[in-house]
Formats: sequence, structure tokens, C-alpha cells
Amino acid sequence: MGNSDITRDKLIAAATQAFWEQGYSNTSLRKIAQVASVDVALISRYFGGKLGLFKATLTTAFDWPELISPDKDPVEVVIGKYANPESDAHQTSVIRMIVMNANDPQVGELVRQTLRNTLLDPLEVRIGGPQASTRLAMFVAVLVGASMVRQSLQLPGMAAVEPDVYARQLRHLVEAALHFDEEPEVSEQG
Amino acid sequence: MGNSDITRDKLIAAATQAFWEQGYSNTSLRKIAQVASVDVALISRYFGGKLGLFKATLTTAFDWPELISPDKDPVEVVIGKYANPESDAHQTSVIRMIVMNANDPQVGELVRQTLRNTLLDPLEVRIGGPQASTRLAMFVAVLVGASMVRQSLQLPGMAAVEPDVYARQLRHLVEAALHFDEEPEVSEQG
DNA sequence: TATGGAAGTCAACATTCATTGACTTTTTTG
DNA sequence: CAAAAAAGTCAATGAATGTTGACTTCCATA
Repeated sequence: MGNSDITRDKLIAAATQAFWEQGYSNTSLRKIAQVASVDVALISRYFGGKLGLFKATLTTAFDWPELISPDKDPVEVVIGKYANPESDAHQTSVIRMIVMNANDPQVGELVRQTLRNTLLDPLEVRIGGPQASTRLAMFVAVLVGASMVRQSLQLPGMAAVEPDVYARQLRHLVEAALHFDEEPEVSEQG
Repeated sequence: MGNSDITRDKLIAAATQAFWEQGYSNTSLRKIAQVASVDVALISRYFGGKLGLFKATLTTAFDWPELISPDKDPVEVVIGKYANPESDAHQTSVIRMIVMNANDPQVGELVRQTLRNTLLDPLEVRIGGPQASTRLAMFVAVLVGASMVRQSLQLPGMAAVEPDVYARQLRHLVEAALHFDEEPEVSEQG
């Protein structure tokens, strides 16, 4: 219908990049509007304000249905995502966004709660087994740490590396996380 | 000689807590001055401005000589640090500060460079062996991820846990990181 | 063509921020 | 005690922020 949908999309695109790269509080609406080639006032008109625009970008952040699918192995899903440079960049940006805003006074609780409801709680059920909560936390820790070291801290050992090498590093750590406190039994991996 | 040293210390104490909990850009000098019961103008007078005050808090952040000591095992040093609730809280706060400010437009580069010069480069030498750079990155990734999941994201599996349990989780992941590609099995080189 | 509503533009507002300079109080020194 | 230096106080400034309301432009429809 309205032609304003294009404007909305341009704003969401610019806002996603800005919020995810610099964090919520460090991003100004004027900068977003400038990148989107749109007047600042339209943000408050269409999204109700800065917080509404951030929420609009959040809804697409946690869209990862494969991860919690009962038919697929979460490890393989994660490795596959990071093996592809494009999806790797996206996923790493999402994680950085979460970490950067998880303690923001204005959006921190929203980010943590959304992450938990849409991803972590289902993933804990998917992982299952004994101490699922503990192994989930270690699993997430590995993903978060690797992403931060790679994209945010930019350590050469993980940043200046081919995608397949990074995938091998990640697989090593992820499996170590999920196999915590397991009996040292030799099992065949598909 | 001057009595202003007390004021400086109060400011640094308040600034450390504020900067480390809320990040550089989200912290206002007025709030710091209020907590320290000191006039705002004295910050610019004594430290030259906001950036100078932040630098003053940075110098104490990376003081961890044991970690790079040739006489001690970095794994045991880390585990020992996190096994003690008090030093655990301090170290976790430092890591969160690094992650929160590593991409700040104003202090990001300073934080990354200081971290690298004072801790990571010596630690890479200390770790040594083949692929020291890679294993260092994975080592740091585990520490960063665990700290963030525990204190920032607050996942119950790692946050609501006794210190010794957390220490066991950490040891498991850290050793997995440092033992990457150390298979006892003979493998061909491609 | 005229009309009404949607879409977009512009200027202004009230806040908050870091920083500065002039001023006052306190302490040291002669 | 008096002068000087140090330490602390206060108000103001300019810049940047999110948000609002009035205004103008565009376009489909009668």
C-alpha cells in the first residue's frame, strides 16, 4: 500500500548496522537518518522513537530456527553457519550486538530476555541430557568468546584466518563445551 | 604534598566502577563526581578531561604479572584467580570492561592496544609451542566468553553456580583451548 | 480539476553533556 | 599576621541528543 514501507525498510537497514556496530547508546538517530537518506523526524513518526526502532531491528536478530530444530545437530548447524563467510559475518555481528547491549541501562534487559526466550530456552531443551543448563552455558560461552575475539578484539590467531580453520577451532571448543563431565567414552562421529 | 591526592583517588575509584560497569560513553562525569562527592570541574583540572580519567583507570586494569610469569602455568594462574570469589569478581569486571569498550569510537583502539601490549603479546610468548597465536586466541576466547556469559548475560548454568564448579568448567574449556591440534595421533600435513 | 489524506520537510524545544574561566575558601609559607 | 599558592566552587558555554508540532509536497480518487 503506502510508499512509506520503503522508508521503513531503509531505516531498519541503517539502524541495524548502526546499532549492531556501535551499540544502542552510542548511535544517534540523526546518523541513522543520514545513512538512510531519510528525515530524522520520520523515525519517531514510524517507530515511536529510538527504542521502537531498536526493537524493530531486534526481531530479525534472533531468527535462527535451525538451531533449535529437533532434526538437526546444533553443533553442525553452528559450524555450518560459521563456515560460510557471509553467514559467519552476520552471526558474529548478532553476537557482538548482544554482548555490547546486554548491559545497556535502556535496552539491556530487553536484549537478555529476548535472547533467552527465543533462543536459549529452546536450545537448552534441544541439547537435553544431564546438566543441560551447564553445558548450554559453556556452549554459549564458546560462541560468544570466539566471536568477540575474532571480530571485536581482533586477535590475529582467530581473526586473520581462513574460514575453514576458524570452523575447526570452533568445532573443537564447542564439542569440548557440550561434552563437559561426560564419561570418556569413544563414540563415532557421523 | 597537596591534599588533592585524596580527591584524585576518590575520583579514580568512582570512575573505575562507573566506566567498568556502564562503559566509557555511557558514563557521565557528573555521575562520577557525584559518587565521589567532588566537583565536576576538578576532573578536567586534574586529569585533563574524560579521556584522561579513563586512562588513569586503565593502568590498573591490566596488572596481572603472574599470568605471564615463566615460573607459573597460565592455566593454574587463571583457575586460581577464578576460584577465589573476590579475585573472580575483579577479573570478570576487567574482561567485561574490555569487551564493552573494545569498539568504542573514542577509547576502543586504546583498550585493544593496551590489552595487546601488556598482556596478550607476553602471554603468547609464555604459551609458546606450535601455533601459539592460534591457541592464545582460543584461550582468550574461552576466558572472555565465560566471563560474559557469567556476569553479563547471566545464564544460570554459569552464573548461579558455586565457585569450584565454575572453576571446573573453566579448566575444562581452557585446557581444550590450549590443547587444540595437539592430537597424539600422527596426521599427514596437507 | 479539485480535495483530502498520506508522506515528507523544517525549525524549534528541552535535556544532557564535557569543558572552561572567574571566583572563593583553605592551607602553606614568609 | 599577611601574602601567596593550592584546592575547591560556581555559573556559563557550545555542542549534541531525542522528540514534537506546524508546514509543504505528493498522489490517488471523486
